[in-house]
Parts: sequence; C-alpha cells; structure tokens
Amino acid sequence: MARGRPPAFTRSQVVTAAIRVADSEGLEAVTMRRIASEIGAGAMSLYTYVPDREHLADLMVDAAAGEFALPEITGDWRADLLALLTVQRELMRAHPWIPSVLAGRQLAGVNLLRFLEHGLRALEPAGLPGVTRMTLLGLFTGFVTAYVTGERAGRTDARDGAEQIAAAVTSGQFPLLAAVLAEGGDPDLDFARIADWVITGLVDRAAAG
Amino acid sequence: MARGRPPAFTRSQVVTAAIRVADSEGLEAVTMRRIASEIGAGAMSLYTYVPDREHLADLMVDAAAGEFALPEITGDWRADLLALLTVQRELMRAHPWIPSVLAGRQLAGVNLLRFLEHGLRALEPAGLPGVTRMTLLGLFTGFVTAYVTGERAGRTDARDGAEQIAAAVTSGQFPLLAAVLAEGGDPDLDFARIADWVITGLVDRAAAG
DNA sequence: ACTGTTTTTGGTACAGCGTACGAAAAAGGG
DNA sequence: CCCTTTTTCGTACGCTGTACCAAAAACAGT
Repeated sequence: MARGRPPAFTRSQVVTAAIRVADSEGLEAVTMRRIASEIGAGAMSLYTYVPDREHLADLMVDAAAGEFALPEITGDWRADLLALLTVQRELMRAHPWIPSVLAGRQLAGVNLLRFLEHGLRALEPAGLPGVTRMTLLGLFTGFVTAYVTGERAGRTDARDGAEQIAAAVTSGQFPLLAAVLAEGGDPDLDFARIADWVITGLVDRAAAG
Repeated sequence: MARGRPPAFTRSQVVTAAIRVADSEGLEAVTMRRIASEIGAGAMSLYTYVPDREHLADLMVDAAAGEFALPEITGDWRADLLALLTVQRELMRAHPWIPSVLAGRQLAGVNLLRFLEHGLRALEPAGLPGVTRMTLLGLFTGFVTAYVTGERAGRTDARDGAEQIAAAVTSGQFPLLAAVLAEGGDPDLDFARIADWVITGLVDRAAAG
C-alpha cells in the first residue's frame, strides 16, 4: 500500500499556517505563495492539499472552530445556550477574519456541524420542532457575529471612520444619532446579559408560537 | 468658476454600474476595468470618482440602501421596527452581495446612517437609554443578515454543499441533526413572525433591564 | 535489480487584478 | 493666446490564482 511519492506536508499544516497568517496580518495576507513559503513548500504544492484559495478559507474557519471545546450540556437550556454562544464569541474574537469568510454563506464543515449538533442538544429541553430549533440557532450565530463586529467597531471606529460620523452628526440630518453619541455613556452592555435577552426572548416566543 | 477639464462621468454613474454588475454576476465581477468599460470610460478614469476598489464597495452598499424608502413612523414601535427590518431584508434580497461587504465592519454612509436614525426614532417610545438602543439596532441588523443568509442557503444548499451534509449525517456523528433533517417539514417560518419574536423579545428584556 | 505505475513536488507561464505614473486633452481666467 | 487647473486614459509594474508538465520518490511485479 501507499503507492506513489509520499506527501511532504499535511492539509492541517497548510490550514494552520494560513490561520496563523490571517490572525496576525489579516485574511488578505493569506495568498497561496505566502502560505507555501510559510511551511517551506513550493507554491503549487499547496494544491495537493487544498483545491483552491476559496476552499482554503472554508477549511480555516472549520479548523479554527475545532480549536474550541464545547461546554458540557447541563440540561438547563438557557445556561447551555449561553455557554455555546460564549464559545462562538471567543472563536470570533480569536479569529476576526471569520465573519468575512462566513458572510452570506452557510458552511458545513465537521466542526461547524459539531457546534450545530451541540446547539440542537442544548435546545432539546425547550421542546421545539426541529425546523424551529435550526432557525433559532442560525439566528443566534447571527447575533454573536453582530455583537462581536459591533464590539470591535467600538474599539477601532473611534480612529477609523470617525470623521465620516462626525460630519454626519454636525450636519444636523441625524438629530437622534447626534443625541445618543453626545449622551455618550459606557457601552457596558456585557455579552452575557444581551445574549441572555436574545436566548430567552427568542425561545420563549418560539415556544408560545 | 469650474476650472479644468470637465468630468465626463459622475460618481453615481460609476457606483450604479458597479451595483448592476454585482447584482447580475456577483461581487467578484466588479473589477475596475470592467466597471470602466461598462460606462465607456478608461480604467484609470474611475479613480477620479472613487479612491479605490474597497471604497467602491462601501459606496455600493450605501447607494443600494439609498434605493429604499423608509416607512412612516407610526409610534407603535413593534410595527415600526418590523417595517424597518422588512426594508432591510428587501435590501439584502435585492443585493445579495451586501452581507459580504458589510462583514466584520461597520460602515457609516449617509443612507446607512439614515437607517440608523430611523431605527432610533422607531425605538423612542420604548423608553430605552441611547446606548441600549444603538446596540439593539445593531443586533437587529445582524438578525436580518442571518435570516436572509439562511433563506438563500435553504434554496441553494440543496444542490450546493449537500454532499458534505449528507456525508456528515450518514456518519452517525450528528444524530440530532440527522433527525431534524429527516423530519423535514416546510420551513414556513415567515419573516414577519420571527422578526417580531426578535423585536419584542429583545426590547421587552432590555426594558426590564 | 530493473521496470512500470502512481503520486507529489515545484518551476515556468499566463491571464487578470489594482493601481502608480505621466503625457495629452479640455476647460476657464488673465 | 498662454497659463493654470482638472480630467482622461494608455502604459507599465508587481502581485494574484492556478494550468501545465517534467522531475522526483515511493511501491509492485518480474
């Protein structure tokens, strides 16, 4: 068995290098040549392990998801879902490029399916039909994505697109926005609290029909 | 006044052409050369109207948002927010590439700020602090994005990544997922109902603290 | 030991990308 | 009529993904 020239690398090696580069330099730094040189391979050798660049990005997301252990199921669906969403948040905070790979698509890698299966288990005691549970889990992930995005924007927008907002506010076209920004106030809406609103609010109403 | 050679095109012309191409052939078909030839300009002439390709994408999102009129505010925040989210959904359905431009970032174009201002107005009767209102609106948008993404995935994944899911299901690693998929059942969770869960669930709990 | 067979490696090459640069063109002001 | 200002767009460069293919490296059978 094992005919042919033996592989000098592994798919996991490729994907891991790509994740490392994306984490430190952004997704646009992940080029085939760059990742190849990162592991000491020729550029074209990557194509033995990965069909193309787009597929590589998908594999990166799934591999990143695989880094995180899923919390035990306790049977308390509120707590279990909160724990799951907290892990998803950690995942996106650790790998800020994930939302842009996931955007507008729905991947089905093993580790992502693991998350989904876990969510279905957590939701079991709530007694909802299958389709509803699936839909809710998709929405939960959407919330986490939106929260993390807003969280990071709050940290960077202050320097980044601030002049655009400032101009808009001074223009007087957006009085409520201006008022809210003037009012300031610490965000201090911690993740656990909002996530609990989302979870409880949605599941309760879904159960009510 | 008006010194110098007069412009042969307008920024809006560029952005409109880019939107048309993105709508019919996807965002990756939006290249500088392509858009230029679309309006009959030389490739480099675009840079008079747009700083670079990334900025063009941002302008596309804002211009697309500008196509949609915002519904009247009635004072019933539940209905008003539902109407707003419905418009946002229409926007993303009309321009499926929007989520991938928005992913992981927070734009501040005039038309997007108009949406935000409108949401703040709709939320006024709910009597929430400014920061909370802002956060909720961000989450609502995240919900719409997730819903639309799931909606389209339901239509295309059946042909697209189905073999990946099928393999996972047959593997026996994901019993609950397998059960849910076997159970089938029409999604039939219409947007208005779920959006109302989200709105009411979140606002109620936010009001409760 | 030699000769297929099979697989991986990675160099070369190509089309297409964003865009820097600069000469030509087209307007108004003096 | 020329000077200044602005826009136009051809040319060019470095970078991208990746098709193609010869060379290399392993095993199987004789």
